[in-house]
Amino acid sequence: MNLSEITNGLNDKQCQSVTLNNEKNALILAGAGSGKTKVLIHRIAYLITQKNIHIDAILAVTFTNKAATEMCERLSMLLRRPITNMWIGTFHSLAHRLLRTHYEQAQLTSNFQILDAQDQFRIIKNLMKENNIDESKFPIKKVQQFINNQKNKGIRLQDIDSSYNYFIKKSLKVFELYEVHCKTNDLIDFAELLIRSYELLKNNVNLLNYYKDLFKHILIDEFQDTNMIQYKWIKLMFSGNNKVFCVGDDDQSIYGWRGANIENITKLCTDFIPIKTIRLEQNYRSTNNIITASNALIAHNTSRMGKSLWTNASDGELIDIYEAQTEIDEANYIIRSIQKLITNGSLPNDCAILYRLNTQSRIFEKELIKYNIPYIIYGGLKFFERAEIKYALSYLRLIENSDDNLAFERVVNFPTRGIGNKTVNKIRTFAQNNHISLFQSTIQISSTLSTRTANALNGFTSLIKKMKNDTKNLDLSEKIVNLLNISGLMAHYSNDKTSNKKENLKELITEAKKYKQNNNMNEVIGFISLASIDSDSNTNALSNQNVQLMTMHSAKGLEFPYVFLSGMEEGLFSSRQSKNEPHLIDEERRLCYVGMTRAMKKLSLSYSIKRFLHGDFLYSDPSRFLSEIPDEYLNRIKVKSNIIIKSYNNNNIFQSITPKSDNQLHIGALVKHAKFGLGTVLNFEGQGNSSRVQIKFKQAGSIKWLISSYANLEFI
DNA sequence: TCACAAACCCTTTTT
DNA sequence: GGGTTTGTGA
Repeated sequence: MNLSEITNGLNDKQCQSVTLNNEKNALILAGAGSGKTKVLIHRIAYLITQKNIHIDAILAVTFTNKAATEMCERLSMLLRRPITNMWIGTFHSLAHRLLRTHYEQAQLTSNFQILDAQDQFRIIKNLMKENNIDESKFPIKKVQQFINNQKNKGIRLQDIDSSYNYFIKKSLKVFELYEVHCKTNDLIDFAELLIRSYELLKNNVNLLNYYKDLFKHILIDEFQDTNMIQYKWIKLMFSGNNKVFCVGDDDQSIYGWRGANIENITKLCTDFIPIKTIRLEQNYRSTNNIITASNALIAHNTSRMGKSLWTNASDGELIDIYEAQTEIDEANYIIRSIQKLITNGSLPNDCAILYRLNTQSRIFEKELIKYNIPYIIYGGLKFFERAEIKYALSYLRLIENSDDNLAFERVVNFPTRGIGNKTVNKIRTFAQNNHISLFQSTIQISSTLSTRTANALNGFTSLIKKMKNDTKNLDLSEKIVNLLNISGLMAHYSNDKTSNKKENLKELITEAKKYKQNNNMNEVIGFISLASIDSDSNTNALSNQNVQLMTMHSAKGLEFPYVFLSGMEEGLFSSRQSKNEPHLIDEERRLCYVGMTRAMKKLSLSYSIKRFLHGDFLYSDPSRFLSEIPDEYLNRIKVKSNIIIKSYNNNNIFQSITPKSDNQLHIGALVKHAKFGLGTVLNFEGQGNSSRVQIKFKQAGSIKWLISSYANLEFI
């Protein structure tokens, strides 16, 4: 393959990044929509085909598992050959791979389990209960966060100074209990994956040297969202003989709350000398209005690395700002706008509704159903986090390893089989006292209990044994089919016509069929681990026909022709908890920037004066971010109502919407508007209720797009 | 022990 | 508003 095939279609800066020589490390500051994924993929292809780097010598880190899969697919298209077993994935999944491969040196057994956030929460909760730590004084979430924060900084329990305040002291106590629990049960939480694999390498020089030598090139996407332990991990892997290639955008750092450390970008420039910084600033995604408005917004942040997007695209339409009376009104406005777009030939999946909180999706869902528009909601409860899936996987885990206590607790009485809390408590105590698993404890204890209870317990243990036996020689998906039937899970859910739990279980079978292990990992263990780490496999075959609903966080990296940013209110976006914290407000602003720059053709913002949220009515001011976007890019829309609404900013001119009037539309027509005065029609599009008119008003020379059916225009 | 109801709690974003 | 815990009767 020759060079031109790889550099073809790249702009100067992209090309420069892709073909950077081997002398230097690289930091690619890539703005939104500047083609950074393309650069990464072409860079890998360049290294392989032009520099004879073996694919195994490349370590590529992505932000999500989905991104890794996509990159693999695109790379294999570019190289015209299948890519298998490449070292590509999230930090977590790469760390996982290392730990599975070298589990002994990491002081683990071969079937260690990964705890997701839910499991971790339950364990902490139980430990606190057992040790009489009052959860009203020490909220479990806070304690959980404390533990994860430490690990994400690479700090171990023994490194923490215990002479702190009361909360920290108590948290340390829980931390200690938790660590012991995880160790004895062979459990690894998300943060532990990172810190443990870091220590694995750090403490095994031979191993470290092997990987340092193996990975000639380390490429990292979304570098602005790396946390401290991840940074240490990269630094450890860096030998000076290999090279790092980091792509990121400090303006899109939105995971600070999860330990992401935006300073890592600046640290990179001093720790990885010599390093070449290249800025990708040409945007290929959005209209000029969207870009300049977004630039204006993000300019309000201090301490940026400095970067300014530009585009060759035309101005495009103005950015709509809709002022809603209530959240229902807001949803209704957005859904009607989408319906108009669809009637005018757009596809539902061209439209995305973005929001700050997952809970906001409910109201949109309601309206979409009302208007019979297909939609898909991303996020919220992930597929593998659903209760029915967790039950099924717990049975699978018990078949694989009967001593899995978490799995045991989840399904011992589900579907209900007469083993209540009292009995389980006895099992727990006996297990603790004798240092055995809950499953073993059950077997030993049953004869000492009443016949009824003993029967129930024996029923359960023999059920698991039977499953184990029956499924011994079956492959993964057949195992799952089998356990769903024997356990009674399928039967339990088949009576439930109101939910799609049964469909979800069937979907699990499909997922299992699709699953191929990509290294020498045990199939069942691999699948279970995948279920913990790769939570976003809720992709739906029909998703390209659906309006897309998701949080702004999960929209990162995506693009849509029509984007609706909803709930632009102080206290919601920016969020209440970031108030008075300048660095948190900055992160909210970056989130807003991310949201805005998702839009290709048209961006619509909206806020509501009154909103029902968390069971209460909220009256909020419009988001501060709205006033940070210069008025010249905005088209303010508000419903004309009998209620007089105070304008929050005297400079704002509101476009009024009133019910439909006659129209005699043609280009050049002279019109009169109640607020803007006389103007000429420059252009119009759409028909009937959905048509929009572009008018040049004499007053102030402004040009505006108005919805003709609402604009109350007088034709002269 | 179970099933249902009432009371009670929280309330950001996710690998 | 909804998930979870607690209380009640069967």
